[in-house]
Amino acid sequence: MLEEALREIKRGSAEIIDSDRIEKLLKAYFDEGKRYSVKAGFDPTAPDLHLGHTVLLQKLAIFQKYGATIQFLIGDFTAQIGDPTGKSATRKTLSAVQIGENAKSYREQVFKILDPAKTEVVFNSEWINPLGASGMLTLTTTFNVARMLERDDFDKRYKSGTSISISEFIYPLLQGYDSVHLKSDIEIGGTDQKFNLLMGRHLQRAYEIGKEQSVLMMPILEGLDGVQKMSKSLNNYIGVADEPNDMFGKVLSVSDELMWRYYELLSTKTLSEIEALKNGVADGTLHPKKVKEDLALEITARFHSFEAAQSARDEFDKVHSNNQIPTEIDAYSCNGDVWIAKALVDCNLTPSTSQARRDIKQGAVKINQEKIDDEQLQLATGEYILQVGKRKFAKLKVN
RNA sequence: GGUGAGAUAGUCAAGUGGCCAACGACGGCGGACUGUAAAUCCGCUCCCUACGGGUUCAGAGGUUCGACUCCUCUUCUCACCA
Repeated sequence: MLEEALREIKRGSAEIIDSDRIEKLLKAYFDEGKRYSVKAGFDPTAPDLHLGHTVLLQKLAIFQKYGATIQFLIGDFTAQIGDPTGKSATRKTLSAVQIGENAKSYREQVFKILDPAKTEVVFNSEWINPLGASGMLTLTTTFNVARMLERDDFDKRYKSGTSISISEFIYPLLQGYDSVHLKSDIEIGGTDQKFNLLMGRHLQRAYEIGKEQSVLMMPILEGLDGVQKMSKSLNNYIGVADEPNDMFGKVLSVSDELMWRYYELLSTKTLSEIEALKNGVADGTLHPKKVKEDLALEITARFHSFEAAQSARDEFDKVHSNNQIPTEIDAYSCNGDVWIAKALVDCNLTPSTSQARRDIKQGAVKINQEKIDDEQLQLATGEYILQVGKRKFAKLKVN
């Protein structure tokens, strides 16, 4: 039982620091029913969760299964600084109202995966604000610039001549201080968070709270392009709130290589089951598309329902395999004869008439399934199905 | 605080008075081939009912028939020195 729990917890992880302690915590749970805490921090600027976030959430859910109380930390204070991890982006400061709304939307989405009874939602402004200037000063004396610059992000930016704000040095310190305040036993995060996660250990030692958290890092999930990490700003994400049809379609659009990555990090299938699928594809007994379809079904069903996932698959076959029109398309209407380029813009199929002309010239535009090549075409009264490329459809009624 | 360098389209990056709506690369979009996969090949990539017109090269002025290119100021960034 303990063995199995450990295996499940370690599955897919990229790196674990002080895994002996995790083992001890688990043992104490199994032997004496003693609970422990696992911390994970989230940024309230991005309440729209995508599958990248769920890698962590699913890991947290497994911890909950084995005696952990989750400290679900919403970094409302630290959001004012902006995590320097990865690219630097100017953050807009959020009002208390916005943060409240975002936190609410977090709850709705997160509890599709986590058990609310074993989760504490906390905000770090609660303890960071009372720190005051002197508390902050004490915090900064625990670390030095040279070590700060060892951090890969900072090092690269420093060497390449990109600016680093002093406040960004504060960010890891505050994240670490969260672990001091919460007395976390374990913290989990992405591998890109390594520096910040280790800061928790450093500060727990400096503040002598009598323990140092273990750290479990999960790999970063690649986005649909298979190269960059999944993120909303890169628009290569699958959102947990995406419609079933979108979700299914997006999973199916990933490359075969990336599919295995998604299986590893997102599927609840066991490692040996996944291995069997790989062998099947390798020796030709399984079609890779079928395997991908199963994954898409599993993921879609997780956030919607099994029925919704199945109808998404049927819809997909209908549109893409049989080249039919989707069941539901956005409908628009307008008056009088309309110039085709204008119509495409009005139906949000194209961002400008210039783009519309180009698309027509390139044979990307279809009206009622018929390819057109006349840029000057006027649409007379009637109903039309407009299509640009393979995926964009709209229904237009000309009065 | 001083000195020097720099800011070009989604990103990187050419252009140092007219040939510039601005080379190239990446990304993105479209087409062919497919399994809406990958790879490959081809085309497109500021806006406008368009063989023409309009707005762009950090911002504001100026010099010039003409400026992304020269000058002044402003904002921001980096390097070295303090």
